[in-house]
Amino acid sequence: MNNVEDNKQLKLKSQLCFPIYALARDIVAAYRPLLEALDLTYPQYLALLVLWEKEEQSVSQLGEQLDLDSGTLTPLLKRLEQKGLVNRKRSTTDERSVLISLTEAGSKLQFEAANIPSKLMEAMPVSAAELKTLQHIICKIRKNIRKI
Amino acid sequence: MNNVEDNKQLKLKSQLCFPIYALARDIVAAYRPLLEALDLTYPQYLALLVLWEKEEQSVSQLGEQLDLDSGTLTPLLKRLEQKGLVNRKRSTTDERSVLISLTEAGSKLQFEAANIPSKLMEAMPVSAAELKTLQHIICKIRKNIRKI
DNA sequence: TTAATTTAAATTGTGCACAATCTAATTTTG
DNA sequence: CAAAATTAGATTGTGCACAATTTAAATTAA
Repeated sequence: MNNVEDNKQLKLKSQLCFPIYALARDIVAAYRPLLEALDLTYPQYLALLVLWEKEEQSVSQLGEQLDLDSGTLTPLLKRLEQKGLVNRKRSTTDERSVLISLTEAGSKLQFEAANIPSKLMEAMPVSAAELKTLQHIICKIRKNIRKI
Repeated sequence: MNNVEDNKQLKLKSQLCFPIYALARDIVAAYRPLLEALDLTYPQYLALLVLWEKEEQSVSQLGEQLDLDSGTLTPLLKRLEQKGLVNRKRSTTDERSVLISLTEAGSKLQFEAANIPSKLMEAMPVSAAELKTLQHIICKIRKNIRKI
């Protein structure tokens, strides 16, 4: 007779989601030594990536690209401001929004970050084809994951 | 002439790691409504998964399987203790280690959790074959990701 | 044009993650 | 054996994530 204790689906090893959750932490850990040299955390680095593409954006524009809300971004951006990497000022045309812009230092930091992506990829032990497959499947899940 | 601003590798869209990081958050978000019914967070659910397989384990044994250290597990397990789902007691044979065991309530909770894996899989919009591929690539990365 | 609604950030509170440090128990070594 | 080294867990401090609420500004509707 099967009972719930034999439910294979409730075993950690048979979970798909645990490896994804653990991999995300592994990746942040792989970035850490590279980013420490720039005194950045991984989420801070992501915010800068977005700003290096377009150097002035509102908090909500950043949030849209990073899938993060103001509860996460406001303190993160204040820390980047403390480090002198970004400026925060209210928009004059819409006083509700706060515009984040790169400082000179924040802009220049991208030269130091230039080699991070390739260094990180060296640490990722998979072929280009596998990476592409991985990317494709993840995008598909992210696009369609059902909001329960 | 290329300059660093044209460095495609420094664009968010060309990052492999961002989707993984974002997917991990999407997955936790997908679990949330299912776990809220059991008054559990996703990491707490993972800890219980491990305990449902073997109902008494040391903190370090849990940490090994979940890839988490005592800094994360100690408070998490105290919260599970508060909810009456686990007991914590020092081992008599080695006073350094703390044994975590399921209470009656903690053990019974697995009946309520029995349908979570299948419900979650319904929310994951990918074929079984793609899941298998995903699992394979992720395991490979996790096994070999280089400690820089 | 005022009242109601919506929107953008900020704030508050909870719960991870994880580095670094500390304490106490155990094991290893000289 | 005693001193040194190792191990297990707890603690401290920082930084996300995110739900829920608040405040103020802007938009819409009556």
